[in-house]
Amino acid sequence: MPELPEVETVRLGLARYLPGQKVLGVDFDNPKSFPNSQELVRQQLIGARIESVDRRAKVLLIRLSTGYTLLVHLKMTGQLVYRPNTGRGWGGGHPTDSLIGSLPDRSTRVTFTLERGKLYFNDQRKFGWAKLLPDEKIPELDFFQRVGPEPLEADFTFEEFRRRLSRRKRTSIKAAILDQSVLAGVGNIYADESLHAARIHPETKVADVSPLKLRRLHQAIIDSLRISLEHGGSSDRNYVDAEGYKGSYLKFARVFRREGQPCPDCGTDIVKTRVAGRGTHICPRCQKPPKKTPRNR
DNA sequence: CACTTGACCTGTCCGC
DNA sequence: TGCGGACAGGTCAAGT
Repeated sequence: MPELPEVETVRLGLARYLPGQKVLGVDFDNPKSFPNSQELVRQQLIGARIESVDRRAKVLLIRLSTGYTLLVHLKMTGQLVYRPNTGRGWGGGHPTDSLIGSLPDRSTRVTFTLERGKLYFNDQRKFGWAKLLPDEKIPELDFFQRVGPEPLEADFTFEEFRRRLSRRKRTSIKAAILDQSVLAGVGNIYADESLHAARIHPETKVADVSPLKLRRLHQAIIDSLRISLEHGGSSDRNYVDAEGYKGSYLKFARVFRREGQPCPDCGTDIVKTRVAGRGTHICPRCQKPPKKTPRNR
């Protein structure tokens, strides 16, 4: 669930609280969630000061003073929630009752003890991970080598979008925009939202999307991500921000999780189907299925 | 190489 | 009520 707007919302929250704090300790049990040796943790994490919290695609990068970075991928059900230490202090103004209960809870995989609070990495399904890497190794990771442009940055131009799509001509347009090497940060929610806004059926082959609609899609991706970010992202079931609060984008969603409800553009009931192996929401009137172009004779 | 499918996990919901 | 199965969806490995 955490896609670009959700991960960026978490980043913004963490960036308010973490920089400047020293890591005093870390508790973890599941090696899948935190695949780092005790020795590495002792040498590069404990005692390190947090310098900044960055993001690339859906990966959070917590930069440390040791020259290492803690990379975190929330995958589907991950949460990074910060709780300041109780008691008075100038850090006041922080909500005391966020929307998740006391921490740690059943899904807590890692607990980081900082100088002024604790950072909890929760992950019900254990798909996510948090791992330490030397700064210089990060650009060498396969994922960072392949990943496409940030859609809310200036380098996500229409030309670049089209150029990267050109490697995926015969797959569906939905599969193509979910591909992180085409652009970074789109997941199932914003794929459905932007395809509806651009009035493109998700099963349309990339090569069959008209230039006009491709241009509309490029803009629709940018717009849907930006609007969601303004609402703190989408909370379906698990997602919460760094303070434990849900995002409200789904209240404004066009089609996602709205099967049986009227299309905002034409009033036709939204239908849920399956495309590229994922639940897919479309307006059957605004998003006409592709004509079966018989390519052989 | 392009492309698709299954695996990774756990909790929830639906039908019987 | 209990139980099996489908489903949730990001990414990568393994398959065609």
